[in-house]
Amino acid sequence: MNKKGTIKKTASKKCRQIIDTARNLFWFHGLRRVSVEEICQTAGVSKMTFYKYFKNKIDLILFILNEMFREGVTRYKGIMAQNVPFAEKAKEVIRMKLEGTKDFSQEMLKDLMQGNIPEVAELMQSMKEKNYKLILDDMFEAQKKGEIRRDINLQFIPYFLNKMADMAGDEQMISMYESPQSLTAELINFFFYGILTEKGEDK
Amino acid sequence: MNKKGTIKKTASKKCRQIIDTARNLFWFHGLRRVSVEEICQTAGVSKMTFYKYFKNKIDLILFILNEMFREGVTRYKGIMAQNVPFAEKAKEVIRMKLEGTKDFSQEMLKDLMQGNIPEVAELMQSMKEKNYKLILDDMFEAQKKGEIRRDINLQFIPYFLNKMADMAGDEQMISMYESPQSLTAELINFFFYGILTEKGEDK
DNA sequence: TAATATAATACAATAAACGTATAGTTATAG
DNA sequence: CTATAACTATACGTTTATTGTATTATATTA
Repeated sequence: MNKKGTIKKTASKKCRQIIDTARNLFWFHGLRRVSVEEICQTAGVSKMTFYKYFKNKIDLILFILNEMFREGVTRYKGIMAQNVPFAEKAKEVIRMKLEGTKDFSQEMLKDLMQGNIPEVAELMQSMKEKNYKLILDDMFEAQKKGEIRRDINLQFIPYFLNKMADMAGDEQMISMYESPQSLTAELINFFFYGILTEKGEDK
Repeated sequence: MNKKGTIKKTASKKCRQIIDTARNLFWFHGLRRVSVEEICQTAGVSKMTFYKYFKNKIDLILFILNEMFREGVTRYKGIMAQNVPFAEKAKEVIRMKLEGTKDFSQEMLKDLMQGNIPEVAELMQSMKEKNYKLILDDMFEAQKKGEIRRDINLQFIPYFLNKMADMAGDEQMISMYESPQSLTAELINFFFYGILTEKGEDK
């Protein structure tokens, strides 16, 4: 342990195993249905090792979520740093957001959203806000450069991105399309061109 | 309750709700991860009502499995009673078997097979045997009529059908094909024609 | 109305999961 | 080699979840 009472969690092999195993189990079964013991057994790790690295299950969950969030931000920045037209970058970002949600099982989403675990709900909230600001800044730049309509309220964009992610995960919505990919495409096109044909480029 | 200490379980609406809800939950999360309380809550039914109709969770599971088995037999007999060429009926039966397995979640299969719950393991065993005999009889008839090679050991057929069902659920196998359907088709063709081109009809 | 089905709640009994203590076993760096 | 850290195994007390029942009350229905 260091001065702050935490441990460098990525240092050990076993710790990585715990994290990866848990990520998998949570992914498929959500948070509630997976116990610490199950994680340990599946990871082939003693319970003591678990509690060496994590205070408890929630601590582990928060760590995993933070990690995923960091990955997301990295990917986002990677895309935005590319030297390609704004519209292309934006498309990639949207695709990332939409398909990122699809990754989780329905169960995971439930456990994540329904404020059943306050710590998790808080973290999710703060992640959303940070994400929101990150995107807002980039949109501000893009608008200055004339890449986005002047008359649109910028705050609408990160807000709508989140809504889109919800839609991409909504069973009812998915069932209206022949594949999740075609729904993704629909949402992207809608985001850029609205519903009017004149503005559209493809088709 | 009747003389034997059981109840006609299909009589009541609520009971149906319990059964259907449980079937859904088990389907997605397997047996272990689903509790009686969760079933009741999801079904909108009081716990007392549950215990009126079922001794416990296992009792419910067994009932559901029996029901599914009965459905399977009915479907099987329905197919075999059709007045079409043997090969066609056989294809349909195989398709039914293969796609029936795919219905379950991986979790459900695990709980079903791994003899974690002895009663369930027993039931599964006895179902397999009954199924086995059922098919064997039909194959015997078919062989008498000259619809199946004389020199094949009939016992091999129901045995191999079960193996095929396993294969159709095997992740490794599935990943080798572009879709589960194409794997199904492959297995069916293999079953009828082996690997030699001369015997094959299509392609 | 009498009988039946169901709900709501509280409750004791049981089981599962949690988190810690202890002791012993690899690994590994000095 | 040895001291230290990483880890395992297991047992254990505690807490929480689940089970199954008892009781009382309320709709439904024959």
